[in-house]
Amino acid sequence: MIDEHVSGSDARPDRRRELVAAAFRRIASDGFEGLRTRDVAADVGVNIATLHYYFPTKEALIRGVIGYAMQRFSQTLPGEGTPIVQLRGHLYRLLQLLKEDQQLWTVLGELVLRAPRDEELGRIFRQSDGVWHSKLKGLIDRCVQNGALQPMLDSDGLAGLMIVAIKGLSLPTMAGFGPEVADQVFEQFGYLLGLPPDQFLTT
Amino acid sequence: MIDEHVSGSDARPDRRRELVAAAFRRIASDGFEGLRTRDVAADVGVNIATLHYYFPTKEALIRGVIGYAMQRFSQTLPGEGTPIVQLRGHLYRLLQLLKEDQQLWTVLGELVLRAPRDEELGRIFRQSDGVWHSKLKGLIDRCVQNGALQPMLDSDGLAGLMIVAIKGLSLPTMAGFGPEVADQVFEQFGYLLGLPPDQFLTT
Amino acid sequence: MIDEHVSGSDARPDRRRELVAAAFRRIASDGFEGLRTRDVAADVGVNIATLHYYFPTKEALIRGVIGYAMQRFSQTLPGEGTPIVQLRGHLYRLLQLLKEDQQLWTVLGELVLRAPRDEELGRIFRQSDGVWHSKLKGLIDRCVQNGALQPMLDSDGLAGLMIVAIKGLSLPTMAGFGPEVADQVFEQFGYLLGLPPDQFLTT
Amino acid sequence: MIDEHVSGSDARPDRRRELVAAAFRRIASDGFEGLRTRDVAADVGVNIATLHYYFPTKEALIRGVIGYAMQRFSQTLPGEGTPIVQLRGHLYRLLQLLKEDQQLWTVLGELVLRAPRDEELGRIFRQSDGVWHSKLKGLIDRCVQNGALQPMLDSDGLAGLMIVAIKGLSLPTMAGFGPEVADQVFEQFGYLLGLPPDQFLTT
DNA sequence: AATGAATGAGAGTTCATTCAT
DNA sequence: AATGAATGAACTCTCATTCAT
Repeated sequence: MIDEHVSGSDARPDRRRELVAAAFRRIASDGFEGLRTRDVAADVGVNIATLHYYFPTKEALIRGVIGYAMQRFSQTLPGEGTPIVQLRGHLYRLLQLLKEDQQLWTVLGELVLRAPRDEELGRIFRQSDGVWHSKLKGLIDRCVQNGALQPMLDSDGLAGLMIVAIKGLSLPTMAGFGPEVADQVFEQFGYLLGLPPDQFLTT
Repeated sequence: MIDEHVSGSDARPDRRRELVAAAFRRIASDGFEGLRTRDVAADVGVNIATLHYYFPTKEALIRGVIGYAMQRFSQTLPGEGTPIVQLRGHLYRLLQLLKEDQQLWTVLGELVLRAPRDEELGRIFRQSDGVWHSKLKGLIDRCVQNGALQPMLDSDGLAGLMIVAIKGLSLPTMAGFGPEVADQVFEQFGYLLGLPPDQFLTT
Repeated sequence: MIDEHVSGSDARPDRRRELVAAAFRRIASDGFEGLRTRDVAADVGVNIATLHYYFPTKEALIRGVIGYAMQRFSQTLPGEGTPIVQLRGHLYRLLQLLKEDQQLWTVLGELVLRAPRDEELGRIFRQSDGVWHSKLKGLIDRCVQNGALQPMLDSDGLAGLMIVAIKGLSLPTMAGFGPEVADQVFEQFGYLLGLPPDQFLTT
Repeated sequence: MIDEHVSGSDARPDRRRELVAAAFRRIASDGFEGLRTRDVAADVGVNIATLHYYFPTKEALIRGVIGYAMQRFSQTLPGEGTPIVQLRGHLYRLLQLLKEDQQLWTVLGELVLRAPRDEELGRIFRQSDGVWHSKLKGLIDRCVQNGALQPMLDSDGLAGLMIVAIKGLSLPTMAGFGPEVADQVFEQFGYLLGLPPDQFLTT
């Protein structure tokens, strides 16, 4: 029987995690421009000094948020199964995330804009985008060899377009663009891949 | 007695422009997060109080930058000519701007992320995206009626994808994504529109 | 007739000087340990931000105090006249300063203790002590050649002793040691130099 | 199961001593200005809360350091033997301490400067200086009565000068003043006492 | 005897803004 | 039209201290 903390309500599962989550939410709503350590601490209900107990500097807290956001994004990357199953699963998970977790995309947007001024962040994005692109291209190639997709596809250009379009979708305030734009765009991906809508992105 | 004021109106009507341009550059390099009125004033070579003479608040200065950026973007919108010429011209100008003026796209990115927190800016983007989308869709439709483009195109979805992809392209630090990614993506637009590369985006 | 500032009460001769003087007083009474920029600003009657307008950092303010203290000390160094007149004048001025301006000596004490941790300050003291020592020794030597002082004096050791004793005198809280200790010590200098009290340190 | 507690009383009776010694070292190197309880605890390798277990406040810890420093200084005070032997022994021990334990003198310097703001410390110094002065004067007087020293000495002034000079010697950063200055100054003491160098300060 | 976690009170510093000139 | 000087409010970060365990 595992008993981490005896008293139910006093349990503080992880202050670090709470603080990162609060900072994440603040960045999503106010941007880096409006990120204040005091607000983050207040959101968690602790003193500002407690925040500094866990994260010596604001920068360290931001690193925590970066790790959190990138890790959540990484979970959409292709997993197991045949190439076409992986590809569809990946796109499906992305579409879900895009529609359900606006916050994550907002934070990723903030991070992308920050990257040029943040050497380490730049490295992270370069690596992550590189992995994403080559996985996508590799999947398309294998699907073509497979016969699961039509030949004649420019897998390189297609992967680039898809990534770029998804990044664009993540940006807020498209002309009253609600979630339906995401559906439309993913439908276009289907056309480009030569997959009829009824075979595409249906669980 | 020295007369500093050469002409009545002081012959410096473009202080405002200079200040906006300097703020624009600062936002491009440091983001809103790093925008300091003192830096802007220093870049132009005037006192901070002088900046406030022209722009009573920092917000007012930012309004100036917004106007400047949106106007530059608007210049890429379709102009004169037959539908297919307008479409190709629009895309060509966008591609040029994308490759030549990274600063503008960075600032637009910052503005987009700011929009959810800035009612007015949100309105501006919603309107501007709406205009963009309907012009693009209208052009495609007319090209199809024209016979300049293949029928069977989902002009609505296509316009959406193009806008979204261009927005995505504007974000910095794609995995070592240099200007060639933009070319690749626009090439994919050609495929989607059914235009062979040699007819597309050649001046 | 010189008229620096027309309006009498509004005249602020020099905010920098006022701030340095206030910091000097605070160091004299509370030590570096108790130096607070807010207190300094309050003493002058200005906002804390005003202090930073003149001195970008606390360190810069401290530099100002160092310059002020060293300059006041330097004014006691030997000036004009025959060697014996210079020597007596120098010692006389030191004795006066020692008895009249306890603050200066306290601050000098704080500075001396700070020197090992402050490269620049260390340099300043090494130079200043070097100048002091060689001037003193030079004067004694010339007095001896002059016949104004007895031969057989170890001018080097004597100069060292005098400097060291004066530094010691500058430290606070000698056993109820009031100003009379300073008189006693300077009297001993007289004996060492072979000068009868009635010829020594009388204006 | 490992049993950390070897003996009942935990065999660590000198935690206090360790903490005081660490605080002493910190004051010697960084001054009171730079004394941080956390650093002291870390130097000893214990938690900050453990420090507060032994010393409820920072002030209490400082009291410990004061006691430690004053006690070490007291050990140089005159002990047993004929007056002239006591005098020479005292001065000899002082000279040794001056040359060997720079840390002690630095800490004493810090304490002296603190005395005006610390009632208790002021009392301690006043008493200690008083004892020192009267012992020194008493010894000189008895030596004179003894015939061990020349008559005609102003024992009061002489004792004052010696104390003051030793205090001055304890201050750091005399112009490249190394240990040799201490020798020079003590040699001057010999002249003042009428003791030829070969009889003075030789073990 | 010892600790990890938490905190209140402040420290130095920054910044948009104001105002007399 | 332009500025030097000044400020209030806020920010990140620090530190001695406390307390439950």
